[in-house]
Amino acid sequence: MAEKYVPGEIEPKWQRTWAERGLFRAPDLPGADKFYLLEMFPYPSGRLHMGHVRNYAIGDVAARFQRMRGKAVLHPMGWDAFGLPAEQAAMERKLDPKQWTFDNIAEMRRQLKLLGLSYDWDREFATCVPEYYRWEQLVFTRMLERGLAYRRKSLVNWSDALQTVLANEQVIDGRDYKLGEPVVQKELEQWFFRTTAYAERLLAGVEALAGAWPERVLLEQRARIGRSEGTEIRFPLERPAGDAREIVVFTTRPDTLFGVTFMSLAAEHPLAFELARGTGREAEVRAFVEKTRNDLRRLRAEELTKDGVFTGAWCTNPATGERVPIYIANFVLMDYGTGAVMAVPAHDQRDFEFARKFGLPIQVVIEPPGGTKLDPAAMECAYVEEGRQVNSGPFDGLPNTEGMRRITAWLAERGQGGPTVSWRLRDWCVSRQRAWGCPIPVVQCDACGVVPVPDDQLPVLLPQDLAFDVRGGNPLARHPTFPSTPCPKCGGPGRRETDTLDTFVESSWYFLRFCDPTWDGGPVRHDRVAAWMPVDQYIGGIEHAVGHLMYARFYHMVLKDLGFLPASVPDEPFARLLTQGMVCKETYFTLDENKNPVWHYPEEVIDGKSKLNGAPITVGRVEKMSKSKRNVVGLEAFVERYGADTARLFTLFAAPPEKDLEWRDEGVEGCWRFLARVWRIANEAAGTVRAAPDTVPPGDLPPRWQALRRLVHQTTRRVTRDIDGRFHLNTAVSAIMELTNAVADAVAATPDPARTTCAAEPDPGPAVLREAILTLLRLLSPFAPHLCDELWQRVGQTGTVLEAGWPAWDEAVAADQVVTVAVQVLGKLRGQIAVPVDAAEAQVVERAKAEPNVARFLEGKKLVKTIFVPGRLVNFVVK
RNA sequence: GCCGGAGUGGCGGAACUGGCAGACGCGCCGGACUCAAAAUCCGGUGGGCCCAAAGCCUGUGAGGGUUCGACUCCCUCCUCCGGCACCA
Repeated sequence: MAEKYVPGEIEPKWQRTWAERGLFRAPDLPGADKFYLLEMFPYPSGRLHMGHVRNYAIGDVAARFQRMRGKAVLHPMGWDAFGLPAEQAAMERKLDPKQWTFDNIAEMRRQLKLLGLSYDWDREFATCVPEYYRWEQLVFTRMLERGLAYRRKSLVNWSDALQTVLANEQVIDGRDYKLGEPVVQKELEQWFFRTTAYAERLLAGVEALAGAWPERVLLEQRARIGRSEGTEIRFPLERPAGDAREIVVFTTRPDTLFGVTFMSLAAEHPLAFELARGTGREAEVRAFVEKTRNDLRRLRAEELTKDGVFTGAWCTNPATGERVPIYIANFVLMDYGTGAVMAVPAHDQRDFEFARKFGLPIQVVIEPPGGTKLDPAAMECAYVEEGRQVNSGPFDGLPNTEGMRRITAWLAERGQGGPTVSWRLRDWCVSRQRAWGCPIPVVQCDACGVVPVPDDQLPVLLPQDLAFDVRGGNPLARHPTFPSTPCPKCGGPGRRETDTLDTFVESSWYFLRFCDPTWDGGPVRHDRVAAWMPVDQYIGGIEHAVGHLMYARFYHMVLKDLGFLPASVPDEPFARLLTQGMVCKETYFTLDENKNPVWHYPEEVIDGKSKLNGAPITVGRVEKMSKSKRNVVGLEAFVERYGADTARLFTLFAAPPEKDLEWRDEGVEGCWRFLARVWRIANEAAGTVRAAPDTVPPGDLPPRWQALRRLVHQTTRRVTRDIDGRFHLNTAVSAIMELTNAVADAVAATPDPARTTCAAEPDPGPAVLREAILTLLRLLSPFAPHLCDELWQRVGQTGTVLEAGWPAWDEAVAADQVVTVAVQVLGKLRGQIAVPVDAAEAQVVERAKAEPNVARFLEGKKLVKTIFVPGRLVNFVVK
């Protein structure tokens, strides 16, 4: 009896061996056969969860696979180490954020190493070290010079509880993502990156990535960029407001220009107060603007009814010359288009509602097809469909689609507007009022204004002695010495910027830094980056579909334009993207007196009752693993019990990578059993494999062995194709399981050579079995590398499976000789026949007709047509 | 509201480009081994008709269509999931 499969014994041993032999070290300068595989690097929270395991297991299969195929693979790991949790820990538990972060990194690294992932650990770095963030500061100053970074007052999501500005995605229902405290709109001086300047290029990139990135991500990015073709129209003001003599609007419906009955401006529109001046309506306008600005963002979209106020000012419709009253309206957004909208109540639902509320006229200019007349007084909603122009002067009678073009051209001719493109994309606000981040390298000087910190004074180091004990505010701003510094230009007193950069900036270029993480001649080393970029395969969570993936694409383009990257690097940093699904698990709960769920760990459920309070347990939904839902599976306990190979295999087998995965203990058991089975089979066959010749004898094999050999080659082909590019890892595992089943049968039927007395004639069996088992170990090794290396050694091979390389298949061996052809009559299956793969059509049809059950259905019928699909089926169409 | 995606056995999921639906795994049922259990091994397993077998019928969310043939293509509808959401 062979010894038991004990992963706890073999896994550490092989991890040590791999490390000693430096198997995962990437070359500095690879050739053309390079493969850069990257998983999104983690925030060092201190705990590795199953979502990480899944992400990295998927990546590791690809990395090992490519390596075995002879590619030079770069597979690095690092830490997205700046961010709020460190600061939170500092405040709540009086810890040093740096210490806290590095302790977490040490812990997570230790856990990661339990999994046997093929990282080049020599390239590891954390983004919170000055050797990294100093380059971000340098780049910032260059962006400032080019106008790609700028400062302006802006309305931001301000969390009083967190004392910082939040990104829109960090605000959920008007509350912050972290504590759930209210978020308010506040006007602050903020730093921005000019992403809008790259809108066109970012969109072009999205189109170019079709097929290489998940369609869903591209869709979301396209929506975020929001390119919209329309018309710009200038409405002259009756009386100038300050310097302004006109109001410019953007519209996608220029065809409705003759139906404009009022004008709507956003509350934040710069002319809002100016227009009201001297009209006697100042107070009313001011009150409305204040109220609207202070409304929560959430309320603006969902719960607000149309509201507004007349400014007292008028402009002129450039098409009709009619007077148009100017309103401030709560539904007009300042950061889209021009912040001013020409209102056509007859043909826009929002304008319609507004007009009804304020008793403004409704002028129909598009009539529905079929000659029905629209009566403004009787309309219940705006008519937004296509139709014919009416009341539109020279354009009457035209289809409105034609009207759009003609009116736009007409305006352009008269200098009153013209075609334009509007974008939804906004500039990226990169300011954070936090201390644990990359300091923004500028100094404010009363005399010189905003002055970038000169290169020779970089980096601006984060002070080591930040005081986090006082809740609220930015510790950097409160630091005794940090904020005060001489102006680099005039030497006079200056104030150092105390905002830090959004942590999305660090994650926007870390993949470049991995190409040479210790380079001190600039952010990246040109020749290394030229050799490794782009990332051939990027893998991470769908939650970064727009945020990180948009920022990184933008920043990469900026670095290229600023000359920090060689020109040969393509615009797009990530050639292929895989977004993996979440790891979920069943939940259990009871209800408390307020009918709120009380979540239970599985071990707190006994016979359907709660161990805590005896109440009956409800089996809840399958939800993303989270501590709060108590449906997490601890990594370390798991590895201790089943080993890393089972953890890896299960996360890869239970679902396709891009779909959500439901964690089931029975499924885990199944994977464990499979690996234990491979262990037994290989151990049992070890003697045979060691003794067998290393090539299969030429010539015909007995059918049983030929079948096994064919399956070996077919499986190699299947697994290769499943992994390569397609990432059908679950079906790759299925194929390996099938091969294992066949090998198990063969092993059972093969006597141990040690106990066999000299055979009468040479038996090809051992050689075929040897090929089968060695191939099986090679195919399985990216999924369960420890087990395979151990068995590789036990069956008499030297070195590691990784070094042995990926198996090739022989198409001739893989080719089926005999195929089963389905025989149908009128599309219904009536029989199956086995025929040689190259059998002629006539022959196959003959055999098919002769099949008794088929003949039964053909009898007495007239054969109308015979469909023949070689190697697949014959279908008789009868009457 | 708009834009996507997905609905296949008891469960997770397979099925190339329109060609034998349900691979592989889990679960379940039966058997072997065992004093017994665990582990392991062997067999069965969409539903129905039939004593049984052979065979037949039926079956991929619902309804229709195209086709010799549809999980796959087209139309209508239902459900679930995701994204955007006053974008002028």
